[in-house]
Amino acid sequence: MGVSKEQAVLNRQAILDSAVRLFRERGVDAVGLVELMKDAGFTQGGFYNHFSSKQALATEVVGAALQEAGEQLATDLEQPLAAGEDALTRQLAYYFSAGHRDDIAHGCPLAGLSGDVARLGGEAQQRFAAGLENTIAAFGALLPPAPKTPQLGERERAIALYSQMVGALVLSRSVSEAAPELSEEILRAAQHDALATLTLQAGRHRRD
Amino acid sequence: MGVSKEQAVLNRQAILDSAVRLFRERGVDAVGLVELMKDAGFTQGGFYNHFSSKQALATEVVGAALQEAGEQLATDLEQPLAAGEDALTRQLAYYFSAGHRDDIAHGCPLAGLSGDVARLGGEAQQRFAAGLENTIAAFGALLPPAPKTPQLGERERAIALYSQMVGALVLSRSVSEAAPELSEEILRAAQHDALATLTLQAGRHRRD
DNA sequence: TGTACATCAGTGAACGCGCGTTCACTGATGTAC
DNA sequence: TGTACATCAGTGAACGCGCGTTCACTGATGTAC
Repeated sequence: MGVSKEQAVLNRQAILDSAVRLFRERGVDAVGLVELMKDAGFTQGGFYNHFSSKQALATEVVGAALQEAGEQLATDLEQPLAAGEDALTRQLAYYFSAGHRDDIAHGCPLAGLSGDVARLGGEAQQRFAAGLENTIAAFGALLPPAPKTPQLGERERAIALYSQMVGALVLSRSVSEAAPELSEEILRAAQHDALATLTLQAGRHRRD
Repeated sequence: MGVSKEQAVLNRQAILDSAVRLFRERGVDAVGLVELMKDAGFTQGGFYNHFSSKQALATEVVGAALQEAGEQLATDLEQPLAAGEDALTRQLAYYFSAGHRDDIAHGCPLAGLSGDVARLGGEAQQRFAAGLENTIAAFGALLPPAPKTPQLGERERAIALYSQMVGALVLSRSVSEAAPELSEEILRAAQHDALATLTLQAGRHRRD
């Protein structure tokens, strides 16, 4: 069963990738190491050749998920815009889509991991906070000017907008099975309101 | 160990009360029945005299927590307002307070239970959705007119506002230990932005 | 009203189970000569 | 380059543990006569 050093590195990454997906989708507690290792293509015992404990893996998962999401956002922003489209509007359309709501495993890790992070240790919280800072900065740079609300800083507006996004996604997911219409309505209302607020803050006339 | 029928009803309620507090605070999975029953003042075996399973209890907990929160809100709204204070502003001040953030056990159950509800069964989700509907309606009734955003209905604005509140609370809690300053900043930014948006939608001049 | 018996909430030990973790073992990889 | 040996990722059984749940038992409550 010997394996080259390069392969071992790849195998470690495969375990981490599986964990990023499964932990985000179902929560750290709901995924056992047997299932995790099987998902990655191994048996359970090998886990400890790569990670010192499940908690240590969870901490790495938080960091990896947020870094991945940050890179994804950066890539998205490099995509050319259609005529009349702006980058922030496109981001909001994706974030508030039913597809994003239903694909927890690949969706916003701030929403997917927030529950576990509050219970994980300080290290995971620190990585989560660092990722949140990056996200706030990235969204702040996308915000249009807001001459009508000079009392709000760009960072403040970015935090408020992102809070609204995360809250709508979390609530929408909480009722997606039992109340699909309400679930959709939450996404549409938050998106509609966010766009209206941006327009209002900019002092432009609404375009809808 | 015989117990009167009235006492048995009280004991059942004591178990439910403990569960409402503990499940909201730490999550359903993180609280075992031994701990739960001990918290309520009993030993583990008696649990099944009152509930058919832990899952059935969790479903009841969701309903009880949301009903309790709805009653709390109604009581709050009956309190007399100070001069210049309005009911919505006071609700926001409480919701975005550090005290509310740190008291998960007695705080907003929509924020505290959202993670578990997504994984619990359809019954729990239905009760959660019903409580969310009530909350949306209650907040909608508190909203001031918004002549500047006629494209947004009252219900839509209430959903968007509540999403922002829940999101800010969830994110604030996620980093409260590792990044207390960021945690505070999230609450302040969301509150500040929410008040500014209400003012802007109303077409009034800002008063700060 | 008093007595005998059924009821059932509460006790606490026990059950099976899946969890995170450990361990002896395997065998290809990597290294020393 | 070839040979002998050390390394260590991967295997899969096993460990102790706490979980949700079951069970025989207790004894005050509630009921029938």
